[in-house]
Amino acid sequence: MEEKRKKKKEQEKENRKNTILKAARRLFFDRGFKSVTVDNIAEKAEVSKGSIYLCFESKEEIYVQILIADNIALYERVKNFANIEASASQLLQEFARIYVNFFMSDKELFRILMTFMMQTTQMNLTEKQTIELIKSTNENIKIISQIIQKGIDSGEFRPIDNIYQMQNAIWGMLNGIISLFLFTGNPIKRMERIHSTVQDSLNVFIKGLKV
Amino acid sequence: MEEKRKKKKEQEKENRKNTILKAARRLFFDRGFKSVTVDNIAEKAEVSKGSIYLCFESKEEIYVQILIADNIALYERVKNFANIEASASQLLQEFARIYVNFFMSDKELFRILMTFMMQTTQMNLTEKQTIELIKSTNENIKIISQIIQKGIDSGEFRPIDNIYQMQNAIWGMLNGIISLFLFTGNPIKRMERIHSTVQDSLNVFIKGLKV
DNA sequence: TGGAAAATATGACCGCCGTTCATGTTTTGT
DNA sequence: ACAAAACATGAACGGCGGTCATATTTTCCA
Repeated sequence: MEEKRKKKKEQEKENRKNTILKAARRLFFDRGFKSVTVDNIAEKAEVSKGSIYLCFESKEEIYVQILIADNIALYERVKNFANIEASASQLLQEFARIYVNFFMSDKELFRILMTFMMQTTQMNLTEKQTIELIKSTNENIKIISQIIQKGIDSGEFRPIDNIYQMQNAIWGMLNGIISLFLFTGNPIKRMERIHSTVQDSLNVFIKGLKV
Repeated sequence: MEEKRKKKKEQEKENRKNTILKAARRLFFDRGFKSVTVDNIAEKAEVSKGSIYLCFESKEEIYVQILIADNIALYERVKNFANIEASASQLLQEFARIYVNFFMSDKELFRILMTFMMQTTQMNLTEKQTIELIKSTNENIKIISQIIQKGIDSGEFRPIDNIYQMQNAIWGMLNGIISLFLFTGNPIKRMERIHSTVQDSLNVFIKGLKV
């Protein structure tokens, strides 16, 4: 009885949180992080400003929750990659394709992810929130080293001393290329160019990994 | 006579600007972009807040000017790289080493450069300021394709259809790796790990470029 | 050289926005 | 049914980027 009540309460709180997150997501992805105010979110979510601060500690935390949820959603799509029947090269290419599509699917998602990565210490985040964000990111990065390992095991790649370095290099290359095109590239041809640059440079890298 | 006066005036204005930039640079690099206020800069530079806005249009412009100056300073160090007597592989490695050292020399420099790159549209920048920042960045990136071209000409690298893609890939890889370590890496071992990851992954990439 | 006019410097003030908190409202437990 | 606890609300606060009326300096001509 008392237990049930508590459960229900928590459920309601969770719903409230999700309502706010959903409203915030929409606003952030339309207009970017900076130009959305907490009042905007409150209005859109049809709750009071104060209530938002009962669910979240800061505007930044709202965004971090969105990023973490997205990291997890991506992870769901790639977690079994290393077990798929295909060459490691193909898997890396496919991973890259999905990664780019995923983080470019919303106009501002990648921009803000990267900004948060660069500014974690400046944001009003608790240690816990930061760690959770890093952890959810790492889960995804790890898939890359699983694929590389698979390639080594099958003899497709030569043995490599430090798989982590290669994992970091590939992940860095993906993010770096996306960043560069977001910064300098023509918005119209952007997606196409990101994909072809990622694909071609990954091929060069893969060639370097082979025996 | 009248001409001389005007020159002197401009000179003084330039000095004033530099005084402000110097003070701002110090503060930004100590404490990051967000936590430095325009009042802080005014105090440190020993000018009034209003004067700052006579020289710069916004807080962001102050930082952009610093970034552009740094881009130019880096360019001075690498502009003749493609003419140096060395293999393209060695030149790429050396470029990467200098690039990493340069942008990691001040605690916050890279962080804020990347943030600006991601958020150019959100910043209170005029079109002109944005273009100037992109241009100064591109100057540096171009060096990479010059080195690659040299490698192709000398037969060290195989012929490549799209040099720009490779240039972007390498530059992306550098920035991506730095970003990743700034985000997730242990600050103590950071520099060492960035350098070794950059070096090793560049070697893999170079291997992929060779005949 | 004096003194008006133009140019420049100043910091009090404005408006915006993230965050808090006193107050009102609902839920809980008896 | 009612007190107490939990929760929701939006007015008010404080910090900061940016502005503008005022003060100060420079210019320039009589």
